[in-house]
Amino acid sequence: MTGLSAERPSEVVLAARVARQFYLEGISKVGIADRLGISRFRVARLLDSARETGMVRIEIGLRGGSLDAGLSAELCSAFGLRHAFVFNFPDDDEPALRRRLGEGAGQALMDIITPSDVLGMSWSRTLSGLAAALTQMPPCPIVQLTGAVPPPDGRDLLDLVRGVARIGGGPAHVFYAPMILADAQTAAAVRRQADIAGAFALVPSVTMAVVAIGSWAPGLSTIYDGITPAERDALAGLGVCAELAGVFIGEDGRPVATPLDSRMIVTPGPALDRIPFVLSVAYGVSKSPAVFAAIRGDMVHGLVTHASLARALLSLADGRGGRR
Amino acid sequence: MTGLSAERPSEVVLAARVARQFYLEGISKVGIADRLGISRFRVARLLDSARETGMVRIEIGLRGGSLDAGLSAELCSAFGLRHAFVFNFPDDDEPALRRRLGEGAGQALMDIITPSDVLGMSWSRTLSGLAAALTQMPPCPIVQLTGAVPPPDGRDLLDLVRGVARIGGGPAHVFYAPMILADAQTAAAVRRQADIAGAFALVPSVTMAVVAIGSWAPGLSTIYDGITPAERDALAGLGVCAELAGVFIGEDGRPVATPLDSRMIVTPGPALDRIPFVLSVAYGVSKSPAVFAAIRGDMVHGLVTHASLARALLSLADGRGGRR
DNA sequence: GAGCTGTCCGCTCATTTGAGCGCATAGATC
DNA sequence: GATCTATGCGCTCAAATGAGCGGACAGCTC
Repeated sequence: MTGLSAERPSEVVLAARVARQFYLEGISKVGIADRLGISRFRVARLLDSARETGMVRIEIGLRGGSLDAGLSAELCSAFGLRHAFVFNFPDDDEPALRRRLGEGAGQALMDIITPSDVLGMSWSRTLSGLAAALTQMPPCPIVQLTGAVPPPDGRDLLDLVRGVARIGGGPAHVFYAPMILADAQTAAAVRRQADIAGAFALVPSVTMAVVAIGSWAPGLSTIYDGITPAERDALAGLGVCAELAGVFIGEDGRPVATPLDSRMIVTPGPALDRIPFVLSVAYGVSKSPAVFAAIRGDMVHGLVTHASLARALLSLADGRGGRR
Repeated sequence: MTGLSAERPSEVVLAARVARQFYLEGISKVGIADRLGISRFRVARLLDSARETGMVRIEIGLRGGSLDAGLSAELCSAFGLRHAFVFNFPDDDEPALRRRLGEGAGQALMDIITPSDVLGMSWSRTLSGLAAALTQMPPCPIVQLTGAVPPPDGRDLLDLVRGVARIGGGPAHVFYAPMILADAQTAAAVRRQADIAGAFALVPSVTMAVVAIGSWAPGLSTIYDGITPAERDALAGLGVCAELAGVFIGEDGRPVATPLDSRMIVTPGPALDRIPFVLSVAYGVSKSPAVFAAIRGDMVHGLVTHASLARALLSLADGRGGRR
């Protein structure tokens, strides 16, 4: 299309008049055509030109509050996520970022959960603050998805599960077991415990899970930081790239079986994969490959994060062929 | 309408997704509804909310070049003008502003004139540079509308009329007479001259005129500056507020008969009023009341000006009840 | 529980809109 | 001058859209 040239100032002005009336005053093209004495087709073509030449600028922007709706929407489109929540939190203060993201995840959870859901919970430092932000919840059953990891501040996974359940008034299915045991036999024995078996029996009915995404690198994963260097390297050698709810995944985002699995009390990868909606939480630009993998492998369907990680993900997707 | 609350982050993000797809990607509401699995009505309501809450910002902006299409369009709407051309020229250098506005008027004239038009011309310092900017014109007849005023640089109305006619190749109807004569008898005698009577006989067939708007104040009108203080005051006492092509108008924009009229060689006010399209040129914020009057009285149907006068006019219209 | 109120949702129908077509005019090429 | 191409314009028909309606449901009051 030829568009508006500087040679025809009256055409340019006419386009601006049409655009004002159409976009700003909300008049229909037929109405504009009648007022200006031109055909509705000309109105439509002028509007096209005005948009093409950049005379009309349309921006989908942030709104009050910390939620960046535009970035969130971009994430959804770029990765096919069902939900994304990108918050404008500064990166510099990590504990504060964790706390606020935990609250954000709580907001998101309250918003998207329905009374018919069965909620699975896992733990991370970010998620431990989630319950505090909840103000209303339907009385869904809450299922503990993994064994516990000793938290620095004493607020462990059982507290989280119970805290969430308390708000809604639904049943909490918790059990006492560590996430990693010394050997496979012990782990197998632990799994036979009634409360653990009971909780795990509920996993297939879980419709929504909340998980944190860890990256297989120092300081970016509770598990990585909690095992021996030899174990770390062994898993890295198997292609482990990230971890969520104790499930290891590779660069392609698919679960990777590891020697550690038999010693762990976690929802197995395939079972996690079958949960209809997994809401993930992650922060830090350095985790972008891990999050990218989890999304690519369809392990997670929702993401709560902050702006800089969101942008890092989008540039990864651009470079490596996201689904845009 | 309730709109999007911060309590429903997923709703906000959904609205942003819908807005992105609708405005940025150009997908139809039905298409968006299908993709997102919601009804097209919900899509429409989300878009309404997004616009209402300011999440979607639509701006009709300037484009390359000096023409401010947005302001031009606003002037058209606010005053019911058929054409407006607002240029982004700085106010500080008056001779440069005059020159550029003259060129702008030339651009505008080239753009809006048609081969079937008959063009009437009057003179002002701004208009004297108009012909230089013309690159193409239809061969319209050009009619001199008023007697001449001695210009500082020697480029008078006859030069202008002939210059414009030369570009298009149409006939130039000029005559030799000053704009103001010493007494009514002389003026009447002059009007009987064949060339003058001939030109004036063409006035009823003129379809488009180009005029400058002068304000009835020192330095803002060629005529004001060229008569005696007593005459100035007499006209001011009659309510003269502005002047265009030698026609005096009052605050209401209607022609005012004055004792000077009988001594002047100009197209009479009623005749000027009957010209279907009068393109006016004006600059300087101090002229805004004069321009406002001319527009209000329907004496002019188009305006070439610069941004600050345009803004002054708009604020006048706001304050005094424009036709917005 | 009955009744009330406000909100959200999707339907119908009339209007608006877009895609594609053919006509008319302007300018280029021979 | 004849022909050809490009461009702008408005038409038709099918699809998209908006206004307004009534039903479903949640929260309240009595």
